[in-house]
Amino acid sequence: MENKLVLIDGNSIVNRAFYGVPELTNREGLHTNAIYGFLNIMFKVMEEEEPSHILVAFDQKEPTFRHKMYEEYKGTRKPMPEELREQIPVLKDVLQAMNIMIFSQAGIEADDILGTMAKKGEKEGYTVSVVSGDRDLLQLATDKIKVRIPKTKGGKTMVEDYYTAQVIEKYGVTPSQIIDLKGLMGDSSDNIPGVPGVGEKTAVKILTVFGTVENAIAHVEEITPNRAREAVKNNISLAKMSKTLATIKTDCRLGVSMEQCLVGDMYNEKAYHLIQTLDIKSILNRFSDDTGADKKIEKSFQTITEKKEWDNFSKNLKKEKPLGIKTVFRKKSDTAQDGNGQMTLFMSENASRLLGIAVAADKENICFCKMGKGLSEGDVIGDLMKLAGDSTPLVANDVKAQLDFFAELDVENSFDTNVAAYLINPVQKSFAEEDIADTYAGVSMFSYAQVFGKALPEAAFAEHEDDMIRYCCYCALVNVLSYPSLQRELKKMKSFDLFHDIEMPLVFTLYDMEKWGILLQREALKEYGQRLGSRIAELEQDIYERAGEEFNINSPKQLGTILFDKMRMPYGRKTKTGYSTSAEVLEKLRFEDPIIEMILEYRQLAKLKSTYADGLDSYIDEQDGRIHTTFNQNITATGRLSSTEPNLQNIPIRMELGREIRKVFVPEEGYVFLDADYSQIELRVLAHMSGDERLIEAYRENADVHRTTASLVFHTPYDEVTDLQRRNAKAVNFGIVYGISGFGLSRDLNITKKEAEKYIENYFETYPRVKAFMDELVETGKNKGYVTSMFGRRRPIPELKAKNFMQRQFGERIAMNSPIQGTAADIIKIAMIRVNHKLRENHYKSRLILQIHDELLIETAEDEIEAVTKILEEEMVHACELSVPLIAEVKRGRNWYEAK
DNA sequence: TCCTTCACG
DNA sequence: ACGTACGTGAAGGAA
Repeated sequence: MENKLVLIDGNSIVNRAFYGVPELTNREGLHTNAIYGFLNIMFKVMEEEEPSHILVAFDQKEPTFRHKMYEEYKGTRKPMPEELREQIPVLKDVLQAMNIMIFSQAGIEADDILGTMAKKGEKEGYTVSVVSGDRDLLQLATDKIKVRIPKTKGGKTMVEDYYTAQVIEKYGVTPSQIIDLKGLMGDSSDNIPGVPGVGEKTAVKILTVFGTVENAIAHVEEITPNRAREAVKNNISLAKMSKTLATIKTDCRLGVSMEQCLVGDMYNEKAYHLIQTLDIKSILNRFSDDTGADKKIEKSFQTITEKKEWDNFSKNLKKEKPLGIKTVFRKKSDTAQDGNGQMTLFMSENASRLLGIAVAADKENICFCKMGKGLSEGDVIGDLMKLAGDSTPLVANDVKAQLDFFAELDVENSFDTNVAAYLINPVQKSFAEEDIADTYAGVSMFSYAQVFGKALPEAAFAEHEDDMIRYCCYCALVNVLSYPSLQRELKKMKSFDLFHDIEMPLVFTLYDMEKWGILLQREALKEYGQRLGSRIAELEQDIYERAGEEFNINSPKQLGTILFDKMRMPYGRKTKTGYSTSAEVLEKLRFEDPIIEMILEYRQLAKLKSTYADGLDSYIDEQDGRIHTTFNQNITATGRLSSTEPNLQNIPIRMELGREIRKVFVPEEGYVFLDADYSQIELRVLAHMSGDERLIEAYRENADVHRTTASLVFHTPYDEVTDLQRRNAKAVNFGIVYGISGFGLSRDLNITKKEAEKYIENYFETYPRVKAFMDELVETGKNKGYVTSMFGRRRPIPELKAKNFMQRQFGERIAMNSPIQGTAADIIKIAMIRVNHKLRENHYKSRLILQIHDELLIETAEDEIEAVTKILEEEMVHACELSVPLIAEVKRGRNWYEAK
């Protein structure tokens, strides 16, 4: 058998993988994207090469000669992000378990190990492949040594191969001249400076004439373009150093033999179990023998365009089995960009239109129904709804997005894989089919962006119909296959009730809320914007006058230059990119110059105009004059909702001028707003969860808790508490909920850290069970790796295991805050569902339209005010029985300003 | 795309 | 000695 040696540049490939693969974590919160990417590349190479020998080289930690040179040149190197660092030992464990030789040696860089081994292999008659993301390695290429550079193009790994000829073809220089090339042009990704002003073109030209850097320097006067000659002349030592930096050694004495690199048993028990903990099924699948399954799956995809075909397909679907679905549709009067960046308007049909739907029962029965002359929405959806039932749901990713077509879906006949995956690990970024395929369905599928980029589904469908159909079939399959494992996992972690009783019903509540939207007085909004606009223009002129020049006030950089360099105001240091010009810094400069006041006002108004006045206007629906926000159920780590396009959860209220904008949010004719607010829900949750008698007592007596706290913490009779004391106590209460730190509190209250720490100490003496509760949370967080809310909502906290002190401390604050914030989020979700149900089942005209974390806004028919007020109070107060009363305050108004 | 700033709970 | 209060989203500038 031929001897074949594969050499892998461990650090470089792992880096590529980390930055090329989107965030991925296992259920314990360990990041796995770099491991995943690395293994994928390695497997691909191994399948192609079938090597007899393999070695993965890593750098040792100690800086080597070249690193030292570099550090002298440019200071310190960028530290490796923690998310990557934590993956490296795990990856090494996996490789070790697979009997793959890992090698590193003190004082020798990975590059040099690769270089030395490559030459050694070549000499001994091996066919050699060097795998690296680093083009420096191209210098090693010969006719026997192939340098392979993997490219993660949108998730698919392509490998570029270089022998001598390919290097010459691509770079115009021989492999041995690569070091001269880098010496002249440098390499920013590798932090090699090169000669300033010399790029690739010039460098190649010089090398074609002179061959090497040394020769070019020896004949420096003969270098032809004048600019290049001067550049080289002035940077001779830099060029030499750069070349040294780029040169890979091929003659190191290494403590590793060829025999040690022999490929052994990779697919063994030990490796299997290790990889199991990574929650990456597609890799795990390599260990069980069904490789090539994907091709088998794809054979079963069939496209259906006729009713008859559908009848044929659907008659085989069993009522006893769940079905995975995936829809592709065109949104109503949506806009999209065409290839030229022009906006094209898909003209208004009033409803969204279904273009197609994929249905999957299992790996053998998958179809895509293409809507058209032969097949109508009603045909397919009607049949599917007949098949959907309690233990045989329709399984979709993002059920809320299906409800325009599947109006009859409800809690009992649907399952949302997106929401389920979010509950299992809320810290993940995305929960689409492609994100859960590996872990929960055991299917590996390509990502949407990989094939269609940023194109809207309807555009992708029009242009790449076959690919889109394939994609949808995969999604439907992933949905139906992940259903049992998601359900099992939710039950195992005791979050199934939360899923079934709160999150799934909430899907339908949120859909209703989004559908209703909120009405805006467009004219009034416009006037408000104009009012801001003219004042902004005035301020602009005043600011330019004071500054003595015109500049972009919105640019923190330019503003910083004006204030701190030109006007010499005292040192506002901060931030990594320059001076901080935040309001907090500016406040302190208030008395330095009147310009500060102007800037602060300008900032405030500019924000109001761009984000709110102009920003909101662009979201008003032409058809109904209302804004339909999106409530996201899978974003926050704590269980709160978020609101986007636009965000209606951060409409101004704290400052009067901003607050004014709420006057343009109005109920429709014949309706009023009822706005209900939980009073201090998080502190009440804390009282309940901690079981602290004093805190509970305070709430039971309906006391002013901030005052009570002040009285106890500052040893002052309740009635003699000063305003300042109360304000401080309030800040402490807030701090406790956030996971208190002396520093944070001191900054908030403008007191010393010492004093702040004293406050906290007093607080914990006053409420000892709160202290015990917090300690407990951190402890369980450390032991279990996660904390939970009262309703079983889980938040993993890998930060608690971090080596970095600050990150660990952050983890502790998260451990203290998340159960409280999460429980409060659970409670208001329950209230929302119940309020919405009551309103619907009794056919009220009133409707729930907004949630702002501890507040619900209802557009209430005038003749229903009393009834709805009662429902709101009732459902909010009794959403959950705590050992302290929950209080909801309901207010009424003709606009949102009045109702608060 | 990342960073800063600032709007909310 | 470090450098932090918890949770979000949008706009604008810089790169």
